[in-house]
Order: sequence, then structure tokens, then C-alpha cells
Amino acid sequence: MACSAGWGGAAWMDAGESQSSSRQYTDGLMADYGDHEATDDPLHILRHSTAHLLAAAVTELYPDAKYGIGPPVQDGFYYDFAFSKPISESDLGAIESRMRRIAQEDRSFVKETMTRQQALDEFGKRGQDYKLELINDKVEGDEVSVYRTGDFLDLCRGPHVRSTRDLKFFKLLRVAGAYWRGDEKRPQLTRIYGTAWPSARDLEDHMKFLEEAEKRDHKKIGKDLKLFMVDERVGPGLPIWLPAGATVRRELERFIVDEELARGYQHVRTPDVARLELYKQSGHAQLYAEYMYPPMRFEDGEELELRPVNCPHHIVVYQSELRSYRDLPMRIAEIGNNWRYERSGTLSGMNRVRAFALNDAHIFCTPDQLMDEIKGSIDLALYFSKVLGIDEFSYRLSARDNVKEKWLGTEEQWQLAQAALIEALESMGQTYEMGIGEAAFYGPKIDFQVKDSHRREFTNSTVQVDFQLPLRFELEYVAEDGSRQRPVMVHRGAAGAMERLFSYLIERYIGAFPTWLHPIQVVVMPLTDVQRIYAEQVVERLRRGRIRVELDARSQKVDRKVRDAKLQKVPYIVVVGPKEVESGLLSVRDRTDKQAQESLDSFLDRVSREVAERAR
RNA sequence: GCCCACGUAGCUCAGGCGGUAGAGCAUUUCCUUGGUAAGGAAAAGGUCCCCGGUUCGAAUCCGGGCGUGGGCUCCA
Repeated sequence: MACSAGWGGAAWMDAGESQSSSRQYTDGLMADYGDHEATDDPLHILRHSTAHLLAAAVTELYPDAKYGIGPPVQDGFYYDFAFSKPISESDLGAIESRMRRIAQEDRSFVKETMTRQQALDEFGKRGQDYKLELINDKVEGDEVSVYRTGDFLDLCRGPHVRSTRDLKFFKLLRVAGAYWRGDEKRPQLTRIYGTAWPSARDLEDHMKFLEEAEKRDHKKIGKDLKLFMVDERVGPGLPIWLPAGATVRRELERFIVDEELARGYQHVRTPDVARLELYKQSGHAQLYAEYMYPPMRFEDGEELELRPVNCPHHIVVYQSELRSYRDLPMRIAEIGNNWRYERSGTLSGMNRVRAFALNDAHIFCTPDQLMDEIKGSIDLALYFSKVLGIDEFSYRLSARDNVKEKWLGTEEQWQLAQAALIEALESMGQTYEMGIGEAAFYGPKIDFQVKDSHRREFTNSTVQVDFQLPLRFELEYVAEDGSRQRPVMVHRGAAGAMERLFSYLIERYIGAFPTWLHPIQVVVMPLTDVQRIYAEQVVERLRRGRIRVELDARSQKVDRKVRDAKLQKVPYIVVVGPKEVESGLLSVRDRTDKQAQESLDSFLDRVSREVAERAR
């Protein structure tokens, strides 16, 4: 990944920060809608109709409001409006009440067909400029389909429910800004989001889901369990890993590095900065400038740059010696810090930050080796996913679109690279969806898409094929026949960025990490002061056995200590009272609340094994 | 960056239509020595995000910042 970044979704060239969270709303549901395809998905129809109901209510309450578009989305719908004076979430109650009233009135959704001119007249009369624009830009032919709901008129293909009375189980959720037709340079409209369901039960379930999502949010758990913090004195997007979080990260890094070493990677350490010149050569200084920190300039003329990617450094490693085909493939890896000045409005907890450590590697190989290296990279990402518990993800083959200026390289190189990625996926029996226009500028990539607790999609792992950087840096190796040949580069981030991986894992486990990762693996609590010495001995023994153990010798009742340990999601709670001292056993309680008497040796052995196996 | 909301003790939050502020939990101390999800008491803890303005007086009103959260491709 690395160079480009499947990471934040911003490949060097992806100035637009493509796969932002908004994508969730467009998946599936909207895909065909945009192509003017009618749908008969009842849920889709219900939500789209509720969007009309919303617009009808808004235009009644705010007669001069202009409406834009209002499609169904994941779990609900939205509608965009231009209000003459801003509205806020406190206005949603009144709008929702009006919606319910209209729903009660049993207004039917009536489809009409009019000529283009009639439609222009109708919407013109109502001052609906955005609709006029849509008719002019989007409607082909002379027939325009509109829907009437009482006085409310909307440009729409439908279909819709029969009557507003069919709309019962909905709720307005929030307002947000959204650029008209997604273009930053155009006016920003006020988007109202809502959710709609076929039954009260479904609506209730969804509201419960939202509540749950709030509880498992990594920002909340990160605070509760003291995993990380963000302090404005340090800066936005620059999280601090507290001792507990740093422990988890250390375990992750050990695991990752050990596995990569076992797979023939060579780990290096390279500086977080380099001369600006290096990024001019790689192209970042020109093409990725908007995400880069300004160069540090010194009086002697030195210009140093915080690196946004690791690839140039790894290229320097490659070029430190003349390489033979016998050396290839060379897999140069590093958990390297990357610095990207992301737009302030996009930052979020540990998931989207301005400095992050990428589980990065660059594989330099011959064209013949490319396929195996792609497969190997996918296989590694799959292995990490399996061990870490990333059970749900989808593959996205990110290809280029037809805007020629956006991509470097020849048609042939792109086809070659893409064919290789597809073949690799298919040979491994994996299915994927296409992400047109999501490629890195130098080549296509496979992105592993995962979802956070709010079902927002983001890229974790990525595998990319690159023919361009080898060219820019004039990489070569000595081939069998003594000629100089150009290697191919594979950029891959198998476990993604540590920060984003961490945020994912926190939500995946709701803070109850597998024992091998958990910051505190065992808490030992003496029942009374009398058992304190014994408890200390138990702690000492476990600690020497490399178990992360804490002693809870507060003069509190066990109930209290157990409660606190449970809130910390500690895997094992060990209570020692008079009975244990006498029998020489421990009373062990695990996270499933099973309790058992066990000898210290057996317990230590069992936990050690669980840790070694990275069981979950 | 832009839109909306929010920013009060370490945490979760009350309150305050202008007279310098409260609870619970956490912390500290004392009492309590209790068998698996909160024992009791006391103490301590706050530039009410920051900077300006209005005012006799601002945490409260106004303006400007900063920070946090949710949104912002395409989309009849």
C-alpha cells in the first residue's frame, strides 16, 4: 500500500479522498437508481417515498425552500434542500410532525407524464431551480415523469407506495451539509437524513442498532479503557497511545513482523523525513502535495520533508546494491510512520489521522514473479485477517476510469497489471466488486474493504501493482543473460495502518481483545489482606511466565474488584482466599463467567498456550 | 476545507433568561477484611475550551478562534 494508500483512500493522486464514508450510502441501493433504472425493491420504494414525504413537509413549512434530490440510502433516505435561512436539528421535530400529519391525510402518489416544456414551466413556476437544472441536464427525450403528492411535485421515475398512509415507521435523524451534485464548487445544500422501515419493530431494531454502534465506537471504548487519547495541545489527528493501547500495538507489531520474517520479508528502519528532492523524484511533491506537510527549510539550504509514504525510502534500500535476478523477489518491509495532512473535517479518532504507522512492504520482482507475489500478498492479508478476527470484508478491484490525464503508464501495463490482480483473486477463489476510478495513479489495486461499527466502509489492506516508480527511479536488476532489466513493484499493506487496524479491532471485540492482545491478561485479587502475600507470589510467578498480570489488593470486597475487572474486560480473574491458600489452588473466572479451581502451574500453562496460539 | 451540532471537575452529565457552579463515578485519607458486577464516611478537585467586545459585573450575551462529533463522489 504504502505509496498510495489504500490507506486513507487517498492514493497519491486521489485528491478527492474517494472512498470516504459516504460510499456506504451508495452501495447497492443506489447503484442502479442512478442509471435511471426503476426498482421494485419494496424497501427502496418505501424509503424513496418517505423522502418525498419529507420534501412535501419541508415545502409546506418553508415555502421558499428549494429541493434538490432525495434518494433512498442504506437504512433510510435523505433529501437535500436550499433553505433561505439555515435550519438545525432542533427543527427536525416540527418537520417530522408535519410529515406524520401529511401521512395521515392519505395523499396518493400520482405519476404524471409531461413534456419537457411543461415540466420546465411547472418547476419554474415553483421556483425550483435545481429541478430545472436536472431536467435540462439529465432528462433525455421529451417525456418527463413526475410524481404528485398533494401539492408537492417532484421530478421522479418512481415507483412509489400508493399513499402517504403507507408511510408510518420513519424518523428524521440529522442534518448535514452536502454540495449540490457533489461538487465542492457548487452551493452547499442542507441534507436531512432519515430512516424508514416496514414495521415498528424494524424501526425500533434500527434505533437500537444505532445505540449499540455508539457503545462500540472505538473513540468511546478507547477512552473508557484508556487505550488512547487525543489532546489538542499535541494536535488534531495526532493520537497518543496510552500504556494499555501501546501494549496492544506492541503485540500486533510483534506478530506482524514475525510473520513477515517467516515469509521471506526483510524488515528495515528508515527515517520519517527525507530531502524534498526524493519526493520530487517519486512524484509526490508534485502530485500529492496537498496532503504533505510543508518542507522544513534550514538556513544552509537544506529542505527536509515528512514522508507521506514509505516507498521512496524502500527504493533507496533496493538501490543500495546492484541487484541480481537471483536476489529477487526482494520484499522490503517496515512498519513505517507516514505523515499526511488530511483535511480537518475528515479526521476521526484513530481511524483517520494525520500520522500513522503503516504495515508496509514493497516487493521488487521480475515480471515472471509478479503473479506469485500478488498471491502471496493476498495470502498474507488473509492470514492476518484470520488471526486478528477480521471476519467480514470484501474485495474491491480498484481500476482506473477513462479520464486519461489521471493515470500514468501505458494501456498495456494497465491491462497486464489488472489481469494479474484478477487472475490472482480468481485463482484463490475470491470474488470482488469493481471500483472504477479508485485505482492508484500508477496502477490498479486490490483493496480489502471492512466496515466500522456504524457500517461505514474503509480500506484496511491493499495490494497494488506499480510499473511507474521503477521507471522514475530507473530501478534495475541484472538478468540471467547479463542484461539490465527493470523490476516490477508490488506495494502492499497487509494489516493496514496500525491506527486504523486498532480502531477496527477495538470495535470488533468491543474492547474484549483476545488474551494475547489484551492489555491486562489476568487480575489477581486476594480476598482479604491475609492472602496478600500469597497473591503477590502468584502475580510474581505469572509475571515471570510473561503474563501481563495485575494485583488488585485494594481493601474492597471481591464483588467490587470483580466488577472493575469485568469492566476492563480482563480475560482471567483470579481470586485467592483462605481456601486457595490452603489447597494451593486458584479460583479462576474467565470472560464467559465460568469459574473453576485450578493449580497455578496448570493455569499458567493454559494461558501461555492460549497466548502462544493467539486463540480468540 | 465546507454545513450542522456540541465543548462545565479525570469520566458521565446537571445548572446557569448576567451577580465567579453542582451531582454521581474516579482520586486521596480513615473505617471496613468482605467468596465472584458497586461497603461506609470525609477530603480534595473547576481560567465553566481560548481570545476579544458589551457591562459596575460574563461561565451565561455578542464577535472571532480552537477542538470534538455527524455529514459532503455519482444519484428523477
